[in-house]
Amino acid sequence: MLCPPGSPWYIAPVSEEDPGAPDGRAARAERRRAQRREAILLAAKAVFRDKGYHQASVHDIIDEARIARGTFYLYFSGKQDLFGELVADFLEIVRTQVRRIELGPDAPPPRIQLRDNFRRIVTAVLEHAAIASIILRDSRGYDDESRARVDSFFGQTLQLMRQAIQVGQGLQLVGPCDVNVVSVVALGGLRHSLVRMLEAQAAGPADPDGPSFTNPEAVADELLEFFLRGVSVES
Amino acid sequence: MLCPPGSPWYIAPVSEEDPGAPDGRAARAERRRAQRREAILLAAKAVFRDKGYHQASVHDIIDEARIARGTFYLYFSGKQDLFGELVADFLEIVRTQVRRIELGPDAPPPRIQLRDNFRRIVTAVLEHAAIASIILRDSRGYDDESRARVDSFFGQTLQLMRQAIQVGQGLQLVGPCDVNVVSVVALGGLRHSLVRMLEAQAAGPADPDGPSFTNPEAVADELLEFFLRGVSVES
Amino acid sequence: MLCPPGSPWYIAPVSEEDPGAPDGRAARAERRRAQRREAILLAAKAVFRDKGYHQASVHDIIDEARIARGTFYLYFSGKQDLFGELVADFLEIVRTQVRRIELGPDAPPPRIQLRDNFRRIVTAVLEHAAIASIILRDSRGYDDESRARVDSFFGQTLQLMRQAIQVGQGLQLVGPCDVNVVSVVALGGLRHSLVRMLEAQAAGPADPDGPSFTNPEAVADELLEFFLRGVSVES
Amino acid sequence: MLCPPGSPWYIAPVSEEDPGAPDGRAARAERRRAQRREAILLAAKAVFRDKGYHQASVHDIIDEARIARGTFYLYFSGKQDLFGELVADFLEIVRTQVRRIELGPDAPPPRIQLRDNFRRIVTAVLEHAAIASIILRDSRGYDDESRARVDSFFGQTLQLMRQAIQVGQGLQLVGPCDVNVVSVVALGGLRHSLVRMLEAQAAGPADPDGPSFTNPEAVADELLEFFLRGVSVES
DNA sequence: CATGAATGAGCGTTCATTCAT
DNA sequence: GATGAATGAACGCTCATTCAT
Repeated sequence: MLCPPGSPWYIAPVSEEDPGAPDGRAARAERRRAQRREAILLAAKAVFRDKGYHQASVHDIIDEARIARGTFYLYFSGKQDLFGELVADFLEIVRTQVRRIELGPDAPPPRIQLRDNFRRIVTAVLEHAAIASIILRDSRGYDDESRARVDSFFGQTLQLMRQAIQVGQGLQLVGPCDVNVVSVVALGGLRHSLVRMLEAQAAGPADPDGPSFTNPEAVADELLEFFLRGVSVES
Repeated sequence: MLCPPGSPWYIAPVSEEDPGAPDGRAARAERRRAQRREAILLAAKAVFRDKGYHQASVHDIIDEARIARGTFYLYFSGKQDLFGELVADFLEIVRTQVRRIELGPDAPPPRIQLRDNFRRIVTAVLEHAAIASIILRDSRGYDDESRARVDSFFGQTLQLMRQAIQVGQGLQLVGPCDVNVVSVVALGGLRHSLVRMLEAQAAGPADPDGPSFTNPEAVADELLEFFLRGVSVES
Repeated sequence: MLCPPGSPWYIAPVSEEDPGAPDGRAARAERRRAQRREAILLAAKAVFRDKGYHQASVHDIIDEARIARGTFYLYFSGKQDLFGELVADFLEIVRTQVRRIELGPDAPPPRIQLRDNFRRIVTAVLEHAAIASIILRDSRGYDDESRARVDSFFGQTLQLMRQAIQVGQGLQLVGPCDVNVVSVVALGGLRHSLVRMLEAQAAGPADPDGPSFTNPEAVADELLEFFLRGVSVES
Repeated sequence: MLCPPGSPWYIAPVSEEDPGAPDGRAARAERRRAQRREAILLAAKAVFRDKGYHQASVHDIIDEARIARGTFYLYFSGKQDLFGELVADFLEIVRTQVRRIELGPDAPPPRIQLRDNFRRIVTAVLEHAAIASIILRDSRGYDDESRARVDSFFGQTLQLMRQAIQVGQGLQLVGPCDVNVVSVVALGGLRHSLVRMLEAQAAGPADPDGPSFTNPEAVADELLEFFLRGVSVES
């Protein structure tokens, strides 16, 4: 007598690929594998956060992850590969926080959209503090591949900034300026604010500058205000 | 047979202190020593520029300087020490470019003084491109000592920025804002503009963004304008 | 006042290359360097002899040579490099033992010249037993470079054999035969005799086959006789 | 419904020892086991042929055999063990090709028997080219166990050669010579001819030396002729 | 002083083998 | 029986630093 699928007594028909048994041994193995991988990435993030890219050795990572030397190489082809993955993941996360500014009649005012972009970026960065600290602080101290990735990321972000300014100029919201320079300045300002916020988060309530950098939304708003109006008294 | 002082064959009498012969053997040795030291620093700068801090090895430096391995350690206690000195020199140079804003009746308008500070900084950085590239791009990828030095430098610079803003607020030139945030943003913006200018200088006339970053004074002016007024159309 | 050369007070004239002071510091350093290099080669030979190419590790060699890990790499770029040198040296030594057969009226009979070639080869191989053991026994168990070198050597040697046979045929001293086959057989026979002699030399007087392989010249003569007449009773 | 023993559908009753059902489940398992074993040996041969003993890794073998890592160790205790088996199999095959020279009145002439021995050996070696290439070329580049086996094989073969020569001498067919030397030379010559034939077989019709080594029987005959008469013109 | 040969701790990586599933 | 993830000893090699000359 055959038991129906779903019954605990059901015996799945033997097949090469066995797509009908998603909870089978293979699937569990797959899950375990993914978990292990995540555990290594987690350990590596902690090590990179504490020591930086160059000071961190594979030895440190496997110690932190409590695995054998060889195990590391089952999951990653080397330190570069692992770091490259962390970088790619992080950059992708940040990239997806940026929404294109909508100009339709039903869309929120551009200023609000811009502010929300800032807010989302700040929040995302703070949520991935370990890897963000490294990437935002040191743009170049990596292997060639990771450097290229980071450079490319900042290049694209810069491009977005430039476009935003040019659109603003078209809408008569932004005055005449050197787009190249202003976009670089703005990106640099944003970047350092993020670094500072990461430090504030790490320092906890004992931050010497008080609560300035502990409220992500407030910083985002202050940033936007500064970019739009500068520091001069309103005329 | 004794040769007179000044002759290349002159042999200075041995003495413990030799205060009476300031141009004698000791002084010449001192001068030679200083020259040698400078030569090593020069070679090291070139190597660091080409390879970055971590990729540069002592081997590269002594090759560039055409000295023996051991000689290097007669002048520096190691790669860290040498790099620390380069960092300190550079930071000192930049620091001296910043003049306090004078408020007397005969002083130029604060805005002009500020602009001149920017201009001087930009010029100084471009003149020390090799070491500036490393320090401005990567704040952390060094040994502990150099990191501390760089951190301290940026901390002091930030303090200067803060003071400037607060003074401006006292003079009713600067509107209300979070001083901590604005100073960080401004410093970050300045820093990245400098990085971009260094790249433009290295790229030469083939720079993809055109002449935006090739004229130090123009960039300094644009920076100041942006800091003061932001990008909004003037109201 | 100048002191004569040889005096402990003699000051050698300064010169860039100093070719007039062959016993100077540089020359002594050079000699020491060469000695050290030889010592490492010697140690390596012993290790290769005892363990074979693949079983021998750099660790074994530096242990045998009583040097530090790094020192090894001052003299050789790696295990392959060192082994390649041993191989090249050995092959060159063997190559130079082979003299072209002279046919002039004053030249010794070809058979004698051939015998002397054999004798010289045998002697040379026995003098370099360590490396010869490896190369003669295993033609292929190396890295690509060394394999190519050894293959090329045997190829050239084979070519010499072929030519010798063809010359002999032209002189009516050698009968009709497949030159390709006979040269390969002869080379193989010679090679294995050499291996056997190396073993006899290593075994010392306790050799199970008695004195057959202990007298190089006798073996060379026996070889020649066999190559010329085979084992058949003379007809 | 039960099928009778012998039927492919027969299912043997389960029992601890099952001595009465030699074709039952245990036997099938045994057969499967043997097949699996053979498959691994086959895969290993291909890998050893392509990469040589040292370059071949267990990883390569299990990849080629399409089995899991652990499975390999169910059948062999390691790479050495597997290789040892290949060696033993090959040596046994070659050994059985050699027939004792019969001297009875009805036996073929000794020369013909000798020739046939050569022919059989050549044929067998060419049929097992993969493993033969490794064993014939490199007598020593293995682990201790395999080396001992190969050494022992060549020792025994040498002994056969010696006996054959001594028998020939007793029959007045072979002249006086140093049996030890001549047997070594002959074995070495044979061995290298075999290596050369393996190369010719691998090279296919594009062999640089033409057809000399492509006809096994011709080579065997040429070998015999050379061993018996040498290269001298017949006197 | 200047030299550069020598050092050895440390690196990233491989791979034969084991064992829980 | 079959699996393949996990293991860790061992590898070849680098490089900042020391020290006898």
